[in-house]
Formats: sequence, C-alpha cells, structure tokens
Amino acid sequence: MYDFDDRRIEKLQQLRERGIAPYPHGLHIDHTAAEVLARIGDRPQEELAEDDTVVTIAGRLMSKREMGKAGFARLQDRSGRIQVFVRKNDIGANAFEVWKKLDLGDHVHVSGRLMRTRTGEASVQAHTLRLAAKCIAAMPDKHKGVEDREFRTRRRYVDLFMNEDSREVFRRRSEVVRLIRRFFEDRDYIEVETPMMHVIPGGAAARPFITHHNALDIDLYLRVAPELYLKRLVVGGLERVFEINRNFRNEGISTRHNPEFTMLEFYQAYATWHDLMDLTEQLISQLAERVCGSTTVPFGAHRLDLSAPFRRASMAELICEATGLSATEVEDPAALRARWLADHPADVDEDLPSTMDKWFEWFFDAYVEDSLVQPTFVTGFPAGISPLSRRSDEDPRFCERFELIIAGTEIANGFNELNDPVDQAERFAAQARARESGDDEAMYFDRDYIDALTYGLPPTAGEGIGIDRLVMLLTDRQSIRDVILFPTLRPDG
RNA sequence: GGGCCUAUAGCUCAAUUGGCAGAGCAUCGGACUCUUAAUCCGCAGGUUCCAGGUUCGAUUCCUGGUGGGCCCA
Repeated sequence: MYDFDDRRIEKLQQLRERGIAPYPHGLHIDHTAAEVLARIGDRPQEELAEDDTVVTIAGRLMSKREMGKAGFARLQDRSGRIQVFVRKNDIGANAFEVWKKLDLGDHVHVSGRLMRTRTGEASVQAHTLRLAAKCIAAMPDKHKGVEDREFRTRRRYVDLFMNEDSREVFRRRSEVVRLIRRFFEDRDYIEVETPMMHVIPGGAAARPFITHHNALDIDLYLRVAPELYLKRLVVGGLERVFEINRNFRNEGISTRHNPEFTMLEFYQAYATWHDLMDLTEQLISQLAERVCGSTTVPFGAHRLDLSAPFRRASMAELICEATGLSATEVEDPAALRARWLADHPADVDEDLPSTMDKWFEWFFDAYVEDSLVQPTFVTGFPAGISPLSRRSDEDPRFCERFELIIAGTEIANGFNELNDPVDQAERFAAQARARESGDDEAMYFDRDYIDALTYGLPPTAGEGIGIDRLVMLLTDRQSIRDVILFPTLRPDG
C-alpha cells in the first residue's frame, strides 16, 4: 500500500508510548514569526527582559542546535523564520524530552517571551513547547536545499518550504491576479465564468482534449478558449466582461506551453482594438510597478522596459525589417516562397503555404517573433489567419487585430470582434473546409454562436492575455513550469 | 517528432585508463545551559534509473528502454 520508513514509524510509536501525540489538534497561535520580529524591533535585551509579553507561534523546524540542557531552533511559518531559545529550566523536563526528540521538518508550537541573544539575534525564549505535527520524511539538505528540477516540480510542497524564491514566485502570481481583478472591476467590468466543457470547441486554433459525459452519452471538449461564450454575454447586454480561468490545449509541452494554462479574456462593447492596446499598456506597466516595484524588470539576459507606450508595428513592416524584403515583395506569395526556399532549401518538397496570409504566419514565426524583446504590438494580421476578427475597412485583406510580443513570446492577442453574422458564417465555413482537408487545428462551424450574432453583437473589442507567461516576465522565470504550481508531468514510474 | 545533456545514499555531490562505491548535510547513539552551515566522539546508510551486451572484472564502454533538462521543428 505504502512503504513507510520503518524507523520513522517506530519513532511515532515511541512518542505515543510517552504520551506525546504526534498529530494533536486544537493548537492556536497569536503571532507570526514576522510579527514577533516586529514587536522586538531594535529594542535591547535589557528592555526586553522587563517586557512580560508572551507570544505563541508555530512553524516548521528548519534547524536545531542542541547544547546539553539548552538549544536553539529555527521555526519557519508563512511570514518567515524566527529563532527559539530552549532551556530545560524554562520548559520543564517533560517538554525537554519532546525537544530532544524533534526532527527537522517537524511542526512545533511554542509560547514564550521576547528576548535577544548575546550575539543580538531577536528570539523567543520558550516556556512551553509542543510537537504540532510530526514529519516522518527525510528532509533535503538544510544548506543546499533541493536543486533537482524534477523533484521540485513533482513535490512542489517541498520546493515551497525549502525555497524562499519559489514561494516568492507564487506570491507574485497571486498578486498579479488580484491586481488584474481590481483593474477590471475599477473599469466597470464584471467577472464571469463560462463553460469549461464545450460541445463544440472554439475560440482558438488548437487541438482540444476530449472527454465523455455518461448520462448524456456525448463527447465533450475541454475548452481551448472562452471567447465565443464571452461574446454571447456581450450580445446579452453585459457589455464589459472578463474571465480568468483555465484553457486546455492538446499540444506539446515546452518551456512556454503547459496543456492547461490560465488565460485572462476580456470584452468591452463600444471599445476599439486601439483602446485595448492603450488599456493593455496601462495594465502591464501598473502590474510591473506594483509587483516588481519598477517598470523596468530583469528577464534572463535582458532588461524589459514595460513602461507605456509600447512600440506598434505591422507584420508586413516587421517582416520587411527582418528580411530586407520590399513592401511589394512581402505581399507577393511567389516572392515569399522564393525567399523561404533560398533560406530553407531542405523545404523544397514540403507542403508550403500558397497564400500571403499563411506566409505571413510562417515568416513572422521564423524571422520576427524571437527578435522582439521589448514590448511590441504587432498589427496588420491577415484576415485568413484571424477567423474571429473584424476586417479592416481600409484594406479588407487585413484585420483590426494585434498581438503583444514581449521577450520573443506572445503575451496578448486582441482585436475588434467580427460581429457580422454573415461574414462570420463564411469564415467558419472556410475553417471547416480547412479542417476537412486535414488541418486539425482549424475551427468547427458553430451554429449556436452564429445564432447569437444574428441578435446583434454591438461593436466590441476583446483580448486574451496569458497569465502564466505574464507571470514569467514579472518573476524572471524562463520556464512556464516554474510559475505553475503543479504543471503537467509524465506519471512517475 | 529530431538533436544534445542527464540519472550514484533521504538531500547536495565525488569516484583517475574499466580495478574493493566515497564525502558533507540529514538520520541513529553519546557529550555539552547563548548557538549562527554550532562543536566533539561513535554507528549506520547503496537494485550506481531499468533490461540486455562486451569484459577476468562495468558507476565507467556498447545497444535498447524509462524519467527529467535544454535546443530545434
């Protein structure tokens, strides 16, 4: 069933025989470690000796030094660490037996007075000490901690109590999400929750996970995006909605991809994609300021300047810039193909794009995306690769759409929503044809969504922001697995 | 999917050309009533990821597999 360490189990038994409960309940505390340190402040020992304040704290035993009938412990709680000074005379013979049996990793409950040691360290002088919960696992090296990436990811709880910087990542992540909620609530948005299980997966070009509902006897798809439901809500008059929730995409795993990831999506009626770019700049620069304390943040070898405004440039411009192609060549599929084959001779027999739309995607991914380190709004997306986006009135080959690239990675994607039901039906039909000819990332024809559009979606702009990737930027982590508490891993043999 | 790297004690890491598998921390026993990676004495701890192969002999070399990391698509 489970292979416990025999010696540790025996230890539990010995404790019980001495009348010491290894897993008691009903213990309370009145201070955190940080609160005790604040109470002590810089007061000298002489002053503390006259203060008869008693504090009760608890934490995980991270180090223990024994000196005969006295000793020092370092307890860690959610606020930090604090030293506890233990003397047999102070806590009594019985509690001192408990003290001697304590192992690193045990949860310990202590009451005592404030003190400062001879070397000046603020401490708690214990007068009562109890075992709060026994640790029967072997702790990692107390100095070196756990380095092994796999161990840290699989046993995230160990990573968290051993590594302060790991705790910091997830504190920041929580703060990011909290600030985002406040940001949108302040702008009169409401937070909503839409289905995670879809009858027809839609809203993004991605392969879905399939599951089955027994009572209805139908297959359901885990959502790849909430987009189509959020726009139904705008049709319903909610006008400003946002959702922060999980999306699921059945794709490879990499330092930038986890099969389930967290997305912010928001939609605002009577806003334009330009409004959303302004809003996004504000949001990201505010987050950097409040979470990192500065709009300039370190990221790997780079320093990212997240202060508004961000650069804005069209795909065509950026491709020309990166490849040296002219403004006419970049719109010519034959010229694009020739250039591609010149750079990628091995692709001569490959199934290469035939349209400018697809070529833009290929060229952008190959020549441009990685080089965009500082925040850049990329505009001028071809309509063919943007099936939910409104066409530009000036040039209907393109859409009113942008992507925000930072550190070579897509962080956000927004556009004026296509609200013409006839155009949307045609785009769905084109996607469905692509799907039939083998593109399993192409979208399905969603009749129910067209129904919604026939009632009239007001002019609306919407956007999605990848929370995990944003947190990577704000915590200087190079792998998405470092900002997701429990990322997807192969089961451990 | 392809390439490279990697797996040794609970943790962090060694092991010479292929020659008895080791250290620090943790654990276990002992000493010590102000320590700061406390100190001192002693004990114990191994399917060297798995399965094969080469060899008198494999942690080391070869083949395959599994987990993980990085890069590419």
